[in-house]
Amino acid sequence: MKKSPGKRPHERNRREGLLRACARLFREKGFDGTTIRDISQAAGMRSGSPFYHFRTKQDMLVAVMEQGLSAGLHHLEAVAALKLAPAEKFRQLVRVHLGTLCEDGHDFIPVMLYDWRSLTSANRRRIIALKDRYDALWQRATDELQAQGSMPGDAQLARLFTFGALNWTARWYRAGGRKSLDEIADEAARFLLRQQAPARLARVAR
Amino acid sequence: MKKSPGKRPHERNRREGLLRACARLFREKGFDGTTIRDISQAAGMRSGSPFYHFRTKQDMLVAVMEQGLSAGLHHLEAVAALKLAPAEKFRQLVRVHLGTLCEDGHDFIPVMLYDWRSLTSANRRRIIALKDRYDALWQRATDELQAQGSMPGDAQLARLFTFGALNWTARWYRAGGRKSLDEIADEAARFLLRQQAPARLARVAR
DNA sequence: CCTACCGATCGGTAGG
DNA sequence: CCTACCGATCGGTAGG
Repeated sequence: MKKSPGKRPHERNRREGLLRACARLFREKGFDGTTIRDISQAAGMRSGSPFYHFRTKQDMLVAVMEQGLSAGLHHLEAVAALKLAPAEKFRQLVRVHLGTLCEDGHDFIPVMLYDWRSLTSANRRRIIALKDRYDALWQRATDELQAQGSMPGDAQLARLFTFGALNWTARWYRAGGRKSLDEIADEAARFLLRQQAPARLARVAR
Repeated sequence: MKKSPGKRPHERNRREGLLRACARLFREKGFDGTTIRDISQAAGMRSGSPFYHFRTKQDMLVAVMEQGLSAGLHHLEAVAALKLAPAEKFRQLVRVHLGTLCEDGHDFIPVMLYDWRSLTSANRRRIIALKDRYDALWQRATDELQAQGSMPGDAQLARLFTFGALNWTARWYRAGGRKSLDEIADEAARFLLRQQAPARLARVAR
């Protein structure tokens, strides 16, 4: 684990700002479509300066993905540890995940989703180690739902379909649109879950 | 509609081969990560020759997306026109869509999904016109399902979640894997649909 | 972190 | 469709 080494606080701040600029630009224009000069300008530096913080442009890409994944994982694991009914836990996982994809400034995970193919194969292996933990967490949540009959069919496919439905939001969600992120998270959970016979309860209630 | 103009058959063939090479390479390495020299070599030409068929590299990208969308639309509209129950029609639409995403040589639509941001805004408008028809077709299918209670919640969100679950397969599906594309299509339809009380029927049958 | 710079590569073109 | 080429831009570096 190459955390940023023992540097002065000022340098750490500068590095973080650089990384945010990378994340935003990579998401918007793609890794290959973003130049060092774009990044330098966005971070308020001259074109040679980013290389004081990162050895190569490829290193900036890995750093963005690693930071996004480990922050996301941290938040999700906090939710997963709560004592909640599976469906309620799922709902909260969905909300957190949508936050990491769509909330303002959260460009790190989308970069991972959309610029995966720009990683060298060595770096890909490094990121896969983190991604595996991400997948495993969701797989456990999915398995719990399946055990109580709230999700049908093959468990691994169910997780992949779920991921797809959620990750796709990064493509179409716009802040200030017809639905808030909270509403979208609720709808997504309802769409993905087989509710425990709510139709029958509703019928009885009338 | 700029179809390829009245050229000799040999030239049309050459152009088609070039487009297939573009689609495969753009999908694999991205538009910005693919060079004219990559494309030329894959098509068996020298580096200046693709420009005999296309004015710019950007034109190759639009042509790939346009061809993918209009071919996909053609297949989907054939299914949509069939007289079928909504759930069965949906199942078949899913299968066709997964084919355009995952079958061998079908790289055109994935390029549209993954290289959207490389389009100039003028070209984006051209492609959106086609994409709107694609979306409308799926929206009609979704609305029919919703009318009979097989899909819950907001109709537009239901379509977007469906698209996400399906489009994501282009990311993880590998030919020769644990499940065939037919099986995945069946599982996807089952996952996305609220079946008409199959659980109760199953219980009665025991 | 800036200045000044380099070699490589890129999309594209002229002329045949 | 090939040959030969060009101007621009790119990632990256040396030296301070």
